This record gives sequence, C-alpha cells and structure tokens, in this order.
Amino acid sequence: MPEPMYRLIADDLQRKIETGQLGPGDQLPTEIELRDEYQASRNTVRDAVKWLIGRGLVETRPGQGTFVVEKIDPFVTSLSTGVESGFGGESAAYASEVAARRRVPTVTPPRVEIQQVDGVIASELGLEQGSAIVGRHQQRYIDDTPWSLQTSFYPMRFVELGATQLIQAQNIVDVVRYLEERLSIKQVGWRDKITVRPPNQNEAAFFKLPEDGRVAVFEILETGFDERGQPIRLTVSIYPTDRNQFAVVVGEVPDDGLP
Amino acid sequence: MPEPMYRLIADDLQRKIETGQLGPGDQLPTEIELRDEYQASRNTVRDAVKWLIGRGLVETRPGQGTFVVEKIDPFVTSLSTGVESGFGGESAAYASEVAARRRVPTVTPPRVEIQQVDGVIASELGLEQGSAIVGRHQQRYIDDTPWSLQTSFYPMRFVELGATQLIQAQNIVDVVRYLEERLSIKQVGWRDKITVRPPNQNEAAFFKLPEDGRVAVFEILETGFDERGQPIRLTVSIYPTDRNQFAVVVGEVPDDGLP
DNA sequence: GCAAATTTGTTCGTATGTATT
DNA sequence: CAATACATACGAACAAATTTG
Repeated sequence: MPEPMYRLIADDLQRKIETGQLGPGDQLPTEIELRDEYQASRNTVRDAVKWLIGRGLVETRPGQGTFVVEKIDPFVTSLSTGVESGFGGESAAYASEVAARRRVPTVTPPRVEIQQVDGVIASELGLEQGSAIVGRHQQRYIDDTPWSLQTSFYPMRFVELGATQLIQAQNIVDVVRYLEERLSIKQVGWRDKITVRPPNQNEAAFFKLPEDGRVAVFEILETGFDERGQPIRLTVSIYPTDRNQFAVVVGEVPDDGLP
Repeated sequence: MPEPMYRLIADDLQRKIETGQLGPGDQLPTEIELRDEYQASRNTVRDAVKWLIGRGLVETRPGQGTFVVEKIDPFVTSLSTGVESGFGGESAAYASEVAARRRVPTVTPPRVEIQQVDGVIASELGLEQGSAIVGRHQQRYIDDTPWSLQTSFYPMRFVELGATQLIQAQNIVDVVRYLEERLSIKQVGWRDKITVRPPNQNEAAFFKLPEDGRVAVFEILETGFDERGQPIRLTVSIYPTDRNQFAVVVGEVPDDGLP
C-alpha cells in the first residue's frame, strides 16, 4: 500500500518549498514540465498541485502559472479593548491599531435592518424569539482593502425608549456612550466568543477570498452587558483568517508590540 | 461564460443540504447515481463533491459513500483565565471548563527539551538568539480524544537559579505558583496572540484531521510577565478549529453559559 | 472466515475552453 | 492574433476500503 503518486510529487514539491529551494513568489514548473519531470500524467501532477493548494502552500493563476504563496503581514486586533467600546465605536474602534502601521481605515455608513430575532442572536441578547431588534451592518476597509464585516444588534426597545439614532443609516461615533447619554444604559463589561468557520458566499465575495474555500473566517460574537448583568448589544464581526490575528491582554503587561 | 457543470451540480446539492432535503448524517447518492442524475461523467460529479468537501458541507468515506457532515459540539476555552494560570497549571488548567460538560480531561507527562531559542520564541521571551530554553511538550485529551498540543517555554536561567523541576519529565501542577515559591518570580499578567493556520504533519496526525487539510488549527501564544514587565514564560497551544471555541471576558459579566 | 458486491480513490489519455502574455 | 498555462470535461481501468451474503 504505497503512497499514491500525486502525494509523492506533492511531498517532493513541499520539501522544495520548505527548504527554500522554491521561495515565496517563485513560479513552479508548468504542469507540462512537471509531467515530464515526474513521469506522470498531467492530471496526476494537477492532483499534486491541488494538494499543495489545500495546504496553503501554492496558488495557481490561469494563464500564468503556479506560484509559492507569499505570507501576508497580519493585522492585529485587540479584544481586551472591545470591538465597539472604549476609544472605539462604529467609526473609530480600530483607529489606534491601524495608525501604528500608518494604514488608513475607512468604514461604510451602516445598512440598518429591523427584524425578528432568532437562534443565536436571541440567546445572546436574552430576548424571546420574535422580539424586534435593530441590526446595523457595516463594511470596514484598511487601505481600501476589505478588512471586516460587522453587524451590531440592539433591542428595538432601545429605540422606543428614545435612542432613535439607532435606526438611522448614519455612523454613530460611539454607540456605547450614546446609549449611556440617551438612556442611561451603561456597559460595564463584555464577552467575546471566537470561532472559525468556512465563509459564506457573501463573505467570500466581499473579502475576495479564493473560490476554493480554503481560507476560513473568524466569527467573533461580542456581547455587552450593563450593571444589572443584562445584555445590551451584540456585535458580530467577520475577519478572514489569512490576514488577521487577535490579542488578549490580562493583568499587567508592558506596552510593546501591541497597540 | 456559463458556470462550469461541476459547480452547477455542487450548487444544487448545496441547496438540498441547506434546505434540509439532505440532513446532517444523511448519505448522498453514490457517484454513479449522481452521474446518471446529472448526465455528467463520474469525474465531474467527483469534482462537485470535492467542492462541497472544501466548503465543509460533506465528507466521503471510502467504501461507504458521501455524507452530510454533522456539526461538532465545540469545546469552549476561556482566555481570560489563562491557559496555564489561576486554577490551572499544566495538569488542571481546563478542568473546570470540561467538568461542566462531564467530560474527562487527561494530559500526558511532558516531553522535556532543552534547546537554543530562535525567531518567535526568542522575541516573545525577550531573549537573545542562541540562549538556552526549556521546552515542555504535552498532549491533552478530552474523553480520550485528542484536544490540544501544548508546549511551554522557560528561560534555562530559571533552572540554574533553582527551579530544577522544570527539566523533569513530570507534571507540575501549577508552574506559575512553582516559579513564585521557588524563585519569587510572580506572574502579574499575560498576553495571548491568536492566529489560524493550516496544520503541519505532526498536528494533522495527532488530531486525526482529514488529510485534505481543510481543517485549520488555532495557534495561541500566551506570554506571561512578572512585576518588572519581563516575560517569564511562553505557552504555545494548538487546537483544531472545527471543534474549539474561545471566550474572552472583560469587566463585569454575568455567569451564564461560560465557565 | 471468506468471497462477492458496492463505493470511493488513483491514474491515465484525450479534447476543448478560458485567461494571460 | 498567436502562444502559453491553467480549467473543465469525458471515458476507461484498476486499486483500496467497507459492507454484505
């Protein structure tokens, strides 16, 4: 029961990549050349290349060739600061982190939706199925490249109590502060849940992810709570895993490296 | 420029899965049946199935068939508590989280290595390239299924100063406390960095991940600091992304759901 | 326990389409 | 427009894993 040939070819190419014989950005031999080199059929070398693609080691460009992937300089987001709190808010949450690298962040005005809660959102916000909520969807960019998709949900009750800006399609600089000033609802803590899953069609399109679905996305649920322990907001953020990194700071830690 | 046929087949099958026409665990028609149903060749329906595998929607079992994947009940790990601190330590860090689900955690005795630092480890521990460090590698299981690979690194200097248990291949119940009692080195905070990457061969084998490399792993770097802001340890933990979830709690948050 | 049937996995050859240079 | 390189599609044969009789 020997290893199949496409695996042997893939392992050999992988070795050449890991030993630096093929560096980032380098072009691999063409499928025809590989076919002759390994004495296999073109379909078999294609299987080998697909294996390497699945490992995230190479990428193919139609009409050009197959290339060793170049690693992306990751962007770091701190969760200890809160996606939407502190210095943050819908428009400026990440300004400090971005500034350190001289990158230019932008955010779209929110698309506002009013809907009935279900499933996860209901359970996170402690609402009954069918209650009305406000959803504010935004797209965030860094240097004009798509960075994250973010949606914040609030109970519709907040609007009825007077927080009418929640249903307007305009940025709110700091929602947490707005809720405090308008409704005296004060956020005293929050909780993040971090998962990783394959992107849906929307996300793959927005982030321009390769169609083969090998790049997964982070899904971060951040629930904010008031003094009485009641959930007051839920922010769902999506980030591609190939260009993002998260940091958590607990206790006393020196200021180095992280913003 | 129409959509290729394998995509049309994949989209149709995906629709059947998402509408519940094919539920979790259900077997898809065999490749031969799909070939007849869609009037395509077997290789083309196989391409469609591969597409769905890449999306994490189905899995194939040689000799059996193709099945809709069943979602795994995820393990939740809190980062606000520290992978190796508080109630934790090498042996018990996750006991509380696991206990809530009546799962049985186990951990192997550490494999101890002494080596010279390089790259990331040196930079995280603030050591010069070539300094000596101790690495303690452990494998952690839940209910006998592989759960995480964890390695903690400490400066060799700690051993020379008297923390000799660090180079013994036995569990240390709470390393943080041991360092404090033995060397008066007190951890006052820590920082986690969370990334996602494809598994290496070691990791894929240990976690029994599907060979096609579609399941990525979390890599969590946790650096602990003492009162003077000096790094005193680096713990690198690896978890498969398909069965793990992380939580971060900041400020006052009610005790519900999470340990 | 073994043999047959079923199902997916690997490999080849070939032809044609699409993207890029 | 032509040449090059990867993408899609078909047909065929045999191998390997699993279940069934």
